[in-house]
This record gives sequence, structure tokens and C-alpha cells, in this order.
Amino acid sequence: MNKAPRRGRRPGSPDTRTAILDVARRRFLDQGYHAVTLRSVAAEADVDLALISYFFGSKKGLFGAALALSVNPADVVTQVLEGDPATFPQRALQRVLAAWDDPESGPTLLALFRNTMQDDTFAALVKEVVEREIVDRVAASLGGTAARRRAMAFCSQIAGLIATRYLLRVEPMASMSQEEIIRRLGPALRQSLSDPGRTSPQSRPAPLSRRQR
Amino acid sequence: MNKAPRRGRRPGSPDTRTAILDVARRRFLDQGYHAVTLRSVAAEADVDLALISYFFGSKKGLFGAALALSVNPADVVTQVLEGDPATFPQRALQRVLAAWDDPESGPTLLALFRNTMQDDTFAALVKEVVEREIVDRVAASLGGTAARRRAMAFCSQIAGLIATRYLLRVEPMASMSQEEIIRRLGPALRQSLSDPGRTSPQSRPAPLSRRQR
DNA sequence: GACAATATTTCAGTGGTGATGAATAAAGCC
DNA sequence: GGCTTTATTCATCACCACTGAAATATTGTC
Repeated sequence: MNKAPRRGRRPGSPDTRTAILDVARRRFLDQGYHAVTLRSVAAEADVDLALISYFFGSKKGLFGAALALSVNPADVVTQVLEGDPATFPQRALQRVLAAWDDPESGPTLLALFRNTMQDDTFAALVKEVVEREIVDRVAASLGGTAARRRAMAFCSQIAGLIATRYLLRVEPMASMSQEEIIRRLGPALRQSLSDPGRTSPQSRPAPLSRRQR
Repeated sequence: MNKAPRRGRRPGSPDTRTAILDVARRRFLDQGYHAVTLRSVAAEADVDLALISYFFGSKKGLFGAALALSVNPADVVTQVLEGDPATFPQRALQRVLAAWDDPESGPTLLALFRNTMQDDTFAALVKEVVEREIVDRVAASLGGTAARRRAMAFCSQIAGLIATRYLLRVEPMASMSQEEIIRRLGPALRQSLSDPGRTSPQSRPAPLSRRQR
């Protein structure tokens, strides 16, 4: 005669929160933010729609919780910076490629950045992190004249790699091996770390070029 | 006793289509795709909501029509390619900066790219254009070994410039002058056009390095 | 100028969305 | 066993993009 409980807390201790999180994470990763509806997540997790609001406040909240960053960019930058300065560009490329090609962290980064472009609050956040945690710290490690701008040129190239290989998946960048990318982008990356001085933006008839490496 | 016409075609020849287009364009440019509602556009243009569907089919259709591209990337690439090969990187930078800093075309490009990331159909389109109209044509103009991959490395750096300066607005890239950007990114850009050969991806003790510039 | 064809406009929906608030029940605590 | 906290359900809100039918103006044809 036990009629199904129509309301109130379910018996037992079902971990509803992580059930929602699991479903949400999977769906956000392969459908993107806007394509996922809270209703579909609720349905798949076998949970009432309102529970999502209850646990995570809003769709954005759920997105943030589901894709909570496993890699801390600050740590990676620190590690890359403390090695031999001579091979810094190669190491940087290596770490970037490793993080984005990794089947664990890669899709998360992809989903985060895809969305970042659209939503202003996300975009501002990424900008902050890039400026403070990456450009500034690379600049501090570089030292010398115009360190911040040289670091910026460096980071800009890394951004280009990410944009073409992972966000747009442009060929042949998308299918090149990690080794080839390091080999091909390494030299230009190193070049961007040096200061062009006050030469004309034209060709290379610099009278006082004291750059040897 | 002329009661206001309650239905049917309005007398005269009001250009409703372009009225909608004007409002839509302005709003898409400074609010982004998702933040703009068809209802708000209809209201501001003093037009019934259903007219938007009638003229443009869908919100995407309206977006496409409102931001119809004024700059044809193929033309720009052609122009840049037909100059002196020695100053090709500088010219490319110049044209990219000109297009994106231009108060006319810049915001349109920005709006287009912001959305591109989110929507897969847009992303695929941009990828196609970049591959066919840019990478392939630069490669054809370059010639030599691994032309396509060298062109790709080049384009990747341009993409980095766009991503950091215009999409994310990272400092100091966002506020650098065009001249300084050309001066700072030019050398690395030129470097990326050359083939690194078969040297180890590590440092520089290449036994058969025949790279002098 | 009659009249049919076509283009434009309005209205009244449809089914979807994220979010909220009140009612209810279980669990944890004393 | 009472009491508070936590979890769950339901009903509903306001908004969204989009649609179909009806109404009216314009345009073309003879």
C-alpha cells in the first residue's frame, strides 16, 4: 500500500549534487553552453529541475562548478619559468600542447574558451588571468628593456597556436604533431623575446643591431 | 471617423526591412548575439515581432544580414601577396591592424568572431575561409618545402595578434601603437616563414644548421 | 478601371527557456 | 521526541524565438 512519496526529501542518501554535476559536465563538454538546457540535464540525472537552481544557483553557476579548472595556470607558468632560460620557448610550447591535447584537461579548456568569447564576464576573467598570471610573470622573469611588451609578443604567439589548433582547428595546424609544432614555432617564439630596438619597421638595415642571441 | 487600420499592409512604402536591419546591426554590435532579443529589436524599430521572421527567417538570419561582411578577406590577401616579398610580414600586419582598428569594419569583425567561437556553424565557416582563402594562398605564394606549414605558422601568429589585441584586449597588446606592433612582431613573423629543417626540437647545437637568416 | 496575384502587416498563439516560492518530507542534532 | 537543517517536488512566472491565419495594401494584367 506504499504509495510513492510525492514530495520532500528522498530517503537514503543519494548524492544528487554530484549526479547533476557529472551529467552537466559531460553535456557541456560536447554540446557547449547554450545548447545544453537545464531541463535536459535534470531529466538525464533523474532529478527535479529546481534542484539545479537549489544547488548551483543558476546555469552559469552549474557551468562553473561542472568545469572547475583542474589545471592551475599559475603553477604551470611557474614550472615553465624555472627551467633553463635557453629552452624556455620549447618548454612553454610543450606544456601548452600537453595541456590541450590531454583528453582529460583539453576538452575542459576548449569548452571554457569557447564560451569565454561570448560572455563578457568570462572574457574579462580570462583577460585578467592572462595579464596578471602569465604576461606579467613572464615579463618579470625576462627582465631587460620593454620586458612586458616582449612577454606580450610571446604570449600572443601562444594564443595564436591555441586559436588555430584548438578553437578553430585549422589545417594543417590541427593535425601537426607536437614535435613538429615545437620545431616550427620555436625559433619565431624565441625571436619574439628579443627587443627589436629602434630600427625602422621596414627591412633589416639596422646600423646598431647588437642582437646575437 | 477613420479608425486606425488594425491589420494588413501599411499604406505608403515604409522601408521596414532596412529599419529592422539598422536597429539590429547597432544592437548586435554592442550587446552581442545572445543579449539581443528579437522583441527588443522589433520594439525599437517600431515593428511587429513577426516581421523579423518574415524578412529574415530567424535570429541567425537577421544576424547574418545585419553584419554582412564589408571587407572581403580574399581581396585583402591578394593585395598583400602581390607586393614585395621582402616586406610581406609588415604589409600583412599593417592590413590586419587597419581592418580591425577601423571604426567601420572593426566592430563588425569583432562581433562576428565573438560569436564564431560559440556557434559550430559559424566556426566551421571561419575555419573554411581561413584554410582556403588565407593559408592555402599564402602557401602558394611562398613556394618551397613545407609551404603550407610555414604559411600556417605565419597565420597562427596573426591569429594570436587578433585574439590578444581585439578579442581578449590583453594589455599591453591592446594599447600598443600599430607601429610598435609591426616593429615587434615583424621579425618573428618573418622568421616563421622560414623552414627550421630537421634540427632537434631542443636547443641550438644543430650539427647541420644552415640557417643564417 | 476591374480584378487577380503578391507583398506586407497584425494578432493570437505554440512550445520552449531559466528561474522562483511555497509545501513537504527526510536527516541530523539535542 | 521535538527542532532545525537540508533536500525534494510542484506549480507557476516572465520571457524567449518562432508560426499560421487573417487582414489589408500594392502591383501587375487586361
